[in-house]
Amino acid sequence: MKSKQTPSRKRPSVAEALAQEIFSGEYQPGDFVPREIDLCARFALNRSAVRSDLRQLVDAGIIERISGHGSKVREYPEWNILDAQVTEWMTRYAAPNPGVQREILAFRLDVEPYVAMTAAKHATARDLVAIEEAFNGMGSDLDDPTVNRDGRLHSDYDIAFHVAIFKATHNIVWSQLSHILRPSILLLIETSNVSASDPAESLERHRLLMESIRARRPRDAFRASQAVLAGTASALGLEIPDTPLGHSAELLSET
Amino acid sequence: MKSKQTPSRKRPSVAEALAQEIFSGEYQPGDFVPREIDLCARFALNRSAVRSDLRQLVDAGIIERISGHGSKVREYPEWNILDAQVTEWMTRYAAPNPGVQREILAFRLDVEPYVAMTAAKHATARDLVAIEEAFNGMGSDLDDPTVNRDGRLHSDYDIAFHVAIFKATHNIVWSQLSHILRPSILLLIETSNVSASDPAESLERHRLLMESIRARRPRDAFRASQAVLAGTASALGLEIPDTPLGHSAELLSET
DNA sequence: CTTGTCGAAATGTTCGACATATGCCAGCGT
DNA sequence: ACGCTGGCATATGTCGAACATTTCGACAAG
Repeated sequence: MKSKQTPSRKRPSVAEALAQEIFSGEYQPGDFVPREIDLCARFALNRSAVRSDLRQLVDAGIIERISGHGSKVREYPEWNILDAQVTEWMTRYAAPNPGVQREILAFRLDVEPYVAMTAAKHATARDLVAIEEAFNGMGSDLDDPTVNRDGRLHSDYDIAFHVAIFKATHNIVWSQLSHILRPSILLLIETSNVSASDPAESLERHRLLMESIRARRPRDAFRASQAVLAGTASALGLEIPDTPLGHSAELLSET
Repeated sequence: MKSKQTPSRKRPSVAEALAQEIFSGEYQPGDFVPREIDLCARFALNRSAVRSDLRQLVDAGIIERISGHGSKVREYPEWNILDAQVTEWMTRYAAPNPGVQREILAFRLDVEPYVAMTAAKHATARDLVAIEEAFNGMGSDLDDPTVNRDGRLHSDYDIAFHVAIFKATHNIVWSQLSHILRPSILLLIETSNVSASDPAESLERHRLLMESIRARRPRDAFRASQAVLAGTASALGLEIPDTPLGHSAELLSET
């Protein structure tokens, strides 16, 4: 009885620990993670449990199992970055290579204005509630930039705001794609600390976006979303040059 | 020796069989699939192997395991339709409910013109080779609409054409999203048989799209892609009414 | 009618053993 | 000396049985 204090405790997650080590770069593409037996010893688990967790990493596209040889970390482009579990690990342990993060940001700059446009056409009252709650959470901690009164981080509300807009499209593809926003938004906040540099201005941009969706004005929502993205991107020092659709504002501005 | 002809045969995939039954509607959301023991008996496998395959369905978001109760089929919106394995099952066994297919099509109508636009800016020579090979495959079987000389289906070339354009964006998110095209394209072909109705016209639209990308004319590529989509959609009898960005052609036509 | 307890049923975990695939290298033949 | 072949070591894949934990329902006491 002395070995374990609470015997009915959740078992340690091998996938979680391995993911942290892989995402932090301890194991790089081409490397082999420890073999099953060693993982069993390290986490005091059985091979079945270890193999179950390794299966999760396989489904995420992170490792590749070679019978009789070992488990190899796959190349970054082969990771399923559309998998919700993978994006969650990216938010928690940062992306292993900055190139992936840049491409995700480029994707955001491409699509978010159009997502906002679609949301402005399809948003229901319930969607507006979710958007507004997230917005209020963003504005309620201007003094304390770290933790809100609810214990939620400012970045959580920021993410919730953008995710709510994706879900407001009422399209399953856009809704599930919203997972990919998390690592990108977190990176922007941690790197540039937008809210600390000029929180009021950023908040005002978000408010305009929210109001455009509420008023069902798709084109205004398009432009407002571009303004939000431009604000955060410029705070990062990015030029938005690599984003082919980023400057499609010229197409809209002529209407 | 009589029990198994080739002892090194691949074991039957429980995930594959269960996926077929679930996608065909034999098990619907809320239903419980057979318990592990029964699956072991049915496929002559061990619980470890069965549990490994069930884990795959869990990672795909298709089933939910309830300790001590059973494995329940989850609601359709909870399925990870961005997972490559899920989209493959959708192409093979058709989507369980038509709503999902419609929303995927709506997503395509939204983004494909912009993907073509981006591809026109970033495509390399190697990308053009892939696009052209797929195009040639599409045109080489106008007489026999079923199987090509290589044994590949017409739909395979059609899918390869659109996937190649997604990959030509050189963005990892767009590249991995290309998986979602497969069920949608296959549905369009099977339902309306576009190539049989007017193959030459459809092929000509694809050729224009390819040429626009080759010539690095993003706006032409945008319009050409819209034409391709409009052609296939109209052949289906769809009105493209539910696609908020579909008629953003008006934005481009004014430039 | 509510509540507490027991028990059946299914999933979760553990252990030990064997089967199979992969890579390396020594031994053999040419 | 070179190349092929065979076996050996290693690590993953599969198997079988047992025990632990969770869930739900039945039943009886309050």
